[in-house]
Amino acid sequence: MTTSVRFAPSPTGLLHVGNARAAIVNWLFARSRGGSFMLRLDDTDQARSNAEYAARIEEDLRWLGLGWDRFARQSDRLARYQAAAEALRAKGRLYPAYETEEELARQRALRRARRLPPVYDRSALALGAAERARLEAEGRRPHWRFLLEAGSTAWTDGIRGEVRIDAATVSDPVLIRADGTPLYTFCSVVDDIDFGITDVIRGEDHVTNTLTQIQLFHALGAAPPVFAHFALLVGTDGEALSKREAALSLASLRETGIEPMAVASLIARLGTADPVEPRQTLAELVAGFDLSRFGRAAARFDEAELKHLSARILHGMDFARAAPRLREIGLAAAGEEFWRAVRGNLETMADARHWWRVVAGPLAGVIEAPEYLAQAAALLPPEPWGGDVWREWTAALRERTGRKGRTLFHPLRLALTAREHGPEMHNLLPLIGRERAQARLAGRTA
RNA sequence: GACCCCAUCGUCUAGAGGCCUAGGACGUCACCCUUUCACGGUGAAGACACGGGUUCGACUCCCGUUGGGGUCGCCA
Repeated sequence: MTTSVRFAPSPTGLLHVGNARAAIVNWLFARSRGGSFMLRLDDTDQARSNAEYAARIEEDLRWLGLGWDRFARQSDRLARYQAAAEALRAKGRLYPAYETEEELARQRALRRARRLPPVYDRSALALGAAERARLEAEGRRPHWRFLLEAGSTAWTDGIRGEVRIDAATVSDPVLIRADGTPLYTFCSVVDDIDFGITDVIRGEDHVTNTLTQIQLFHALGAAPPVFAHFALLVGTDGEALSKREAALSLASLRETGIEPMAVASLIARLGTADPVEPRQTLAELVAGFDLSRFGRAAARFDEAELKHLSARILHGMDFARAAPRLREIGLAAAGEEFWRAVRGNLETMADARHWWRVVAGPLAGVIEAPEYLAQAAALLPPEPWGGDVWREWTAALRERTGRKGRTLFHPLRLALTAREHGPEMHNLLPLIGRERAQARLAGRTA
């Protein structure tokens, strides 16, 4: 059977690095097996889902370069869930319960106080027809619970190995709300069956869901897919990453100039036995991708590491890849020579703007030693310039002024680029040109 | 609180009883390159959480302690 996976975010917020990890891991898994990748919007929570977030999710996935082969939206499939619920009722696996949310909360608190696991006591199961009729006459509408089979459910997890969970430690899950709408746990299984999902790869926060979902697959007459649960990411201080969701949204990382391949390079490797290395393409990440390389302990996500990786990706980016990006930031005229000269000094792509002003103007240099710069301007070789113009020029200057090292170079760099640090002047000067250089050495904007 | 999972350099990890004076990657530091800076290159420092067992022998197995993560929703 062809490998088929899905990424199923709920459009209730922006994608953050945690979600992105699920997306990338699933995508890489599919590609590494020649399978297909599906985007499914889990929007059954009508109150919290909205179209704006749905659009942003698609935008973020495209930014990462993760295209999808198939797309579905749970809100379009309500009839399917209803039919599946009917099938479960017919099998006696779905039963009505009438407790209010307050009542349930009170029961949980009580059991906790008694040091018992806060599991639903199934009292609704004991209700007779007359009892139910009375409750409904009171105006109560039932929610519907899935009757779990007793005993333990086991599966071979693609990352965690043998996992076994006892149904006694879990409540019968609510599948249908009192307002008649279905819940994620249920829709997800119906979708996975209908779309022929072969592998479900998600965070370890879903492991207990897996018990009920495996039982659901069986109850609906389908074979469960292979499950794999990766450990969650934590912050540098070891705290849950979810507390920093806003700051670590893909949208905000993108805004701060993080390269999408930096996100992918880090998140696909963090917590695995493979080294985190700057990669230029997702294809490089696909090669050698293997779920068994993932560890079971929570890994720390460090934004500083991400920034560093992002810079290194820029440093190694070839011009073909950089050209469209340069166009995006308004540097359509920037050519390969320019790119090769400056890429090693970029932290973010936006930094290229400054270096473009250095070579194309207008730029006001920083004047440190006016007399020296006047001498320098006078000694600037006549055009046409060869590739060694910087060497020739500074050699002549050294001879004339007796300056050397920092005192020789630093004022020139400041006057020509307005920066303390930067690319090799040897490469930059020919791009700046004689006229512009002369003006800047004289303190004029050019 | 109950249950599940985890615990090796600062960070991500390799290690499935002797191969380990514990390997790699990132970061850090030093040196080299650059007649400046950055980029790049080379090298160095740096860890088995703690306490008990088991064993001829434990980073590796068992128990406990401590610490961390997860779950316990009419969220996903």
